[in-house]
Amino acid sequence: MKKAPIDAQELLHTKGLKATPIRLRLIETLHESKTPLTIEELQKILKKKGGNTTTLYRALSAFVENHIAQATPITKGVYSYELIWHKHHHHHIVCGDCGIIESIPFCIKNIGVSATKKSRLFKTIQSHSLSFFGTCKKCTKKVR
Amino acid sequence: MKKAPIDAQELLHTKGLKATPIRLRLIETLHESKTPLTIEELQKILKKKGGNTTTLYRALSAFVENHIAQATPITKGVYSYELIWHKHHHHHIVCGDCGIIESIPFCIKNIGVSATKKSRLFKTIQSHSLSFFGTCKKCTKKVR
DNA sequence: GTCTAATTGCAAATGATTTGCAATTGTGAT
DNA sequence: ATCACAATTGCAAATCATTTGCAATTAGAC
Repeated sequence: MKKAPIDAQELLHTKGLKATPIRLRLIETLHESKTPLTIEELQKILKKKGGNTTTLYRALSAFVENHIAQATPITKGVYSYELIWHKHHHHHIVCGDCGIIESIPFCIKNIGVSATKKSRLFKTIQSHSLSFFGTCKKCTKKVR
Repeated sequence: MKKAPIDAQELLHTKGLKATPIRLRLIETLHESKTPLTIEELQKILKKKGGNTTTLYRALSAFVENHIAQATPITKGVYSYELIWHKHHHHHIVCGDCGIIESIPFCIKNIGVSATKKSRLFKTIQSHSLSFFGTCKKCTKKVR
């Protein structure tokens, strides 16, 4: 089941970016994905349609700079990308086996605020990132 | 103020690793540090004493494999290392300006458990990682 | 349609991390 | 204390993801 369509073109124009086919495709891919995607996964999806690695990297960093998408560090060398512009702040569960990433819809900002009160070095917090690591249902079923 | 000394030698032997000077120094450095350290910081500290980059990497991955230390992804391309074997589970606050990392001593495992109940893809969680990003007191004082 | 700056795609550069291998060292056995 | 051997080290070279330079292409404003 697809999500509601986005006007990716307008989104890009709002940010002063040109609406090129690659960027439109990328935004649609991220929007339609049920889970945040890693660069590797995006490569796989976009390569089929003639995507170029350099362009993917450049598009993603343009998105991050312009607050269209956000990159979350997941594990050593792996970051997940997802659209940010319409989202409710949330966190992730990552499967240690297949690497699939699911978003979880609550936020723990209040915990951060109380953490700073006890901190020796910090007084304010701007943001936070939380990931849980487990095994997804599909991988749980696999025979080892 | 230093923490209580560790028997780093015994720790290594327990794990079947040889107690070489570099590894002993590394464990002591990590143990005495008030904050988790990045590879870059460890390099700086160990270089003074003739540390080799390759060896540092190899020692750290031996530590991680043998559950002596853990690596936490902080931001794109940056991981913090800290001893795990004696620690109470905890989380981090990272300064976006100077990168210093402080540990915060509470845990949110219970939140993870309730998160899985609502998850579409996951049933169990093995671990989690949480970082807050802010500005440390020292950097707050700096004039921009 | 024309013009211009932004964007693309390739090849080459970079930079962190890893690997091969010969030399060295820690450790358990003697 | 010495020996023998596997583990570890350090260097140089290899690898891998990511970034950059630059000429060619393209989106968007006129």
